[in-house]
Amino acid sequence: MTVKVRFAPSPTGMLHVGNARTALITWLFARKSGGHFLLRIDDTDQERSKTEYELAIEDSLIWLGLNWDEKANQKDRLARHEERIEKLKADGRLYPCYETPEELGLKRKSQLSRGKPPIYDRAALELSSAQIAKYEAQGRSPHWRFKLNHEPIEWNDHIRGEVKFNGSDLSDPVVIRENGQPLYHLCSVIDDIDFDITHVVRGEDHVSNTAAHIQMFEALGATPPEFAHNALISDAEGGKLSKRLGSLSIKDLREEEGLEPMAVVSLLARLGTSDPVEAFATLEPLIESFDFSKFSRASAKFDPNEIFRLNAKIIHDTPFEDVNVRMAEMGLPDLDEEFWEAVRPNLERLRDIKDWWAVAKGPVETRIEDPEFITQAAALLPPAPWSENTWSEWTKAVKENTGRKGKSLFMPLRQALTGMDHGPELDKLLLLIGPDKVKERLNFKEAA
RNA sequence: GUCCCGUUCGUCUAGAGGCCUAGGACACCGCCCUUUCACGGCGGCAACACGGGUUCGAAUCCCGUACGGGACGCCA
Repeated sequence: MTVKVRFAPSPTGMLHVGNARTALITWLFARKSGGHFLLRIDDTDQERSKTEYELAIEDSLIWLGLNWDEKANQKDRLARHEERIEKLKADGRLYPCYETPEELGLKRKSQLSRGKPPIYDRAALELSSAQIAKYEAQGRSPHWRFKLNHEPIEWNDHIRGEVKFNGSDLSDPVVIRENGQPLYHLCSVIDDIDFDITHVVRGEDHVSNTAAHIQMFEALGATPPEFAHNALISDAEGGKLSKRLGSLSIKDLREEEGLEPMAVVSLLARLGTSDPVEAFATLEPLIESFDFSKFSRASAKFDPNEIFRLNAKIIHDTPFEDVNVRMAEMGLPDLDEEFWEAVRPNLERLRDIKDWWAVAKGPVETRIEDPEFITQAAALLPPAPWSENTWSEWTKAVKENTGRKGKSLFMPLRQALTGMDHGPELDKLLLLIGPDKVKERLNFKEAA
């Protein structure tokens, strides 16, 4: 049996880290098992779904390196959904209800205050034909619920193990709105059947939905697929992620933070697993090591700082040819391999290279705390042309003439040359700055 | 409120009754290397939520408590 999975985002917002993690897990499973990955846009909610979000989600997935073998939009499948709905109505698994949203809200409130679970009381099943006729005469259209069998529902979850529910613990889900629009639960199940989905991978927030869905699969004459529900991730305080890190969309990590996709992927793929979180340059090793059994059932804390750490590691291992084009895009077309090699170890984010470019090429606010020493040092600068040995020749001469060594020798020179007290190795940086700028920064006046 | 799930070093976790004076990774600290940073090498700190029980023996099994998460939409 060929594995076929789907990632089914609703285009009502940007892809954020939680969704992206589910997408990644689904994708890794597909690739590991040689399966098929379907991107299914769950856009049945016509009011909230927007094409711009759909495009943004696709953009984010592509950026992360998660390609899909097939794409489908639920809104294009309305006719098919209606067709299956007719069958369920004919079978008596769907029943019409006439409560207004307000009435339902009141019912829930009352149940809650009596210490009872807010499960639909199935009052609509008791409606006489006279009452129904009366509602219809008032111009009310029904919404429809799926009638759950009150029996045990069990499945063996790839992450959670044996999961058991009782149909009576669940509310009959509304599957068709008053306006006739079919809702998520049924559409999702119908599509999973029609697209031959073998494994449904999704977040833990769908666990109780799955119980209802299993009965829908059966009601539609299909064998339910297998399920894997990944634990949600929480923020550093263990709180709800969406609230505190709601702004943490993949788009922001890319555009606002300037992070590398593999830094994000490296964290999301391993967080909450028994494999160590490491910086990976490609998805291959993550595919290779993927296994549902490595995922914990407990929710893991997501710390954005981890991504920055991974990002730095990834940058430090990135060869020039992989960033060459991006340098031009960043407005640094003249930046060459020599510069990249010298500065790379000091970068946390790629965009930081702009700062070092400015240090090497631009005007710099130098820091000279001991002008006398700097003047002495400047006078000892070796004549051009300079080589990679110039730095050590120069500092050796300065050391002999001034008696300074160690930090008191090097730090003032670094500060005078770069205005910073940390940075790339000075033997390389000296050459990148070049004799003219070096002299200028050291306030060196050529003897007439 | 009801149902479901979870709780092992700061973090992610290993652990399915004796192999655990609880292992690894990351972070942190120290030393070495490097005349900065980073990398690398070596070493160190550091945890079984709490209370009962079962057992010769419990991180592991049972019960309870606490805390956390999820679900309970004419959203997905």
